[in-house]
Amino acid sequence: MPEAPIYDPCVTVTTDGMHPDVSELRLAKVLAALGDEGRLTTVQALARLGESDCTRLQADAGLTMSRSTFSHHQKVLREAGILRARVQGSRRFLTLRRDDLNARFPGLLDAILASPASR
Amino acid sequence: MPEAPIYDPCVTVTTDGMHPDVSELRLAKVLAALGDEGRLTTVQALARLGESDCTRLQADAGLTMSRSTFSHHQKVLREAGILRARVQGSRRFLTLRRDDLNARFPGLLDAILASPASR
DNA sequence: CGACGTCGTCGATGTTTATCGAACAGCTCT
DNA sequence: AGAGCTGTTCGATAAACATCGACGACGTCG
Repeated sequence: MPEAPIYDPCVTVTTDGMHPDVSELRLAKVLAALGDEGRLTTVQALARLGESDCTRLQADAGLTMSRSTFSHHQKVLREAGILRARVQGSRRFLTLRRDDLNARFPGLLDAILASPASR
Repeated sequence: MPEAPIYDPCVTVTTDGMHPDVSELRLAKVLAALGDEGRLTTVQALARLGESDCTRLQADAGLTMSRSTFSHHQKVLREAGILRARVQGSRRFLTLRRDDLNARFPGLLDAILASPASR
């Protein structure tokens, strides 16, 4: 019995080992990632802020969960291809992948951001 | 200690006890409902068919799951406010709630339906 | 009436997810 | 060096979810 593979399938094909390529974005996965109240408000807050590190984003989105939980959600959004992380020093700066999402799913992001704030 | 309430909160406020009112549609819930490969293709198939009973819809969407599972998914979509069920005789006819979704989340449905068939 | 077709519900099972705290690693600043 | 901040990962737990087969309700067709 061979050892279980180490690499995450989501990552194998991908260029940088973290963010899926535009061509790899799957609609169901994007929608599932956004289908959570916390992650949705996170994305809406990020759209306002433009770019932000995790701590500020979490505060700005008004999320009271623990940091580890937020880290988990951030990962889900990243793996779905919704946001991009750029590490600088000890901080991780997040941005919405607006262009990529628009290229692959035209109008989707606008519709979601324009929607009444999560309510 | 009082007994737990019997009624599903999703249903209590609602007019007909099955379909949420337009004003009750929650974006996160809609997205979560669509964030499943099977349900997404179901909705896309339903958009093509216009109206369909469950059996035909399931076949047309190419879903091989059991009927009880499909029934479950259909319920999720219904409770999220994405489709409407009209019972006639022994059959249940399903339609997309296009107008309601457009009214509440303009552009969302179009973006989703226009997207490359689930891939 | 009786067979069949269409569906929802129930109970069980296995998987995925959300959540937390603890521990850890890397930067920054003094 | 040492304290503090930023953020991830791990292990545990509980809740939610997808899935199935069996059953029952109801309509329809012969």
